[in-house]
Amino acid sequence: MPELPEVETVRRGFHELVAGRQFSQVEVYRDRLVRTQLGGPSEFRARLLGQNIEGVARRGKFMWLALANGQAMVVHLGMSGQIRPLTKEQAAGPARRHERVRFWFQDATEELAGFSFIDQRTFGSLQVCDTVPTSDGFPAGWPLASTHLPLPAAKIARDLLDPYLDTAAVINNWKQRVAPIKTLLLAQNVVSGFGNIYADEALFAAKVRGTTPAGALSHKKLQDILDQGARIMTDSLSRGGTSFDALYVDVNGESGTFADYLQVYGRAKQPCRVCGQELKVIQLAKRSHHYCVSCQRSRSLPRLEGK
DNA sequence: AGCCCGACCTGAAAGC
DNA sequence: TGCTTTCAGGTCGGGC
Repeated sequence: MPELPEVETVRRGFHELVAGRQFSQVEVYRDRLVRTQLGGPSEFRARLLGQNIEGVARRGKFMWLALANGQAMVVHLGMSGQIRPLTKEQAAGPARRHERVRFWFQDATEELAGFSFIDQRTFGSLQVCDTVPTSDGFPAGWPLASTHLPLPAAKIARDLLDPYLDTAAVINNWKQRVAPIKTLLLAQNVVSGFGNIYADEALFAAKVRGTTPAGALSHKKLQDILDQGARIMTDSLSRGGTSFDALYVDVNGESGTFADYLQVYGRAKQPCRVCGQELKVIQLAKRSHHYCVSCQRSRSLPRLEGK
């Protein structure tokens, strides 16, 4: 499932594919994929035709194509979104299974004539929109220098691989929250990029059970969760991310190999690699939470002061 | 505002 | 065997 390392893997290939090119044609095969577009599919198409692409930026799990006119095409992979290049022959053929949107380049060659957005479960989305300045004045997304970000990404916090992430502010926010720490890791508005896999892995590495109220954890513990999360995501990125099946692949159709290194996610009933205890899975915030009963101790609720 | 929960969607896998 | 139910996931919008 595309979380930060998977999205960044895709972004790198996507950037190589589109930087410096121009859209000559766009076709939406499934309207649902542009459901967030003001004006619908026709507006989506109209705002892209003839536009030059400067590059691809990313914040958390959101990517966007920076267009030369200052607008941006936001791309979210959802659960099963993929970006795949098209040869001239493929670009002239009919839509493939699960192909939802197709894009053609002005300067088409035999080997590269455009690309497709493929998405089995259609949780992904595409949208062309205006951009707004970042609230902190720093670059909006990795790795472009522009300090303007697309409107839908404005509510998304910086991620753990973003050099401008204010980790002290993240911890201060968490210290004042009573929600389970895992719920806060999955929300994207304080720190972004975590999905169910890396949230569980970071919590295991920091020896924190996901049900623990964030405010009950020490400053040091919260810092450790961020440190472990950054380390794990960096590791995963170096291996092309986590693939369980053909739903997550990079722009070349290659799977990542980090699934082999997961400590808890998807390992319920198997032995903990640290202590040998049988790993457990519970429902938390309507998501599965995998953890080790003995390595990740249960913690008491915080004592609320006064009032 | 913080927090929780249902809806969205598809296909694989499990249940009957 | 074949039909039905369950499950997985990220984000959004609604309710309290």
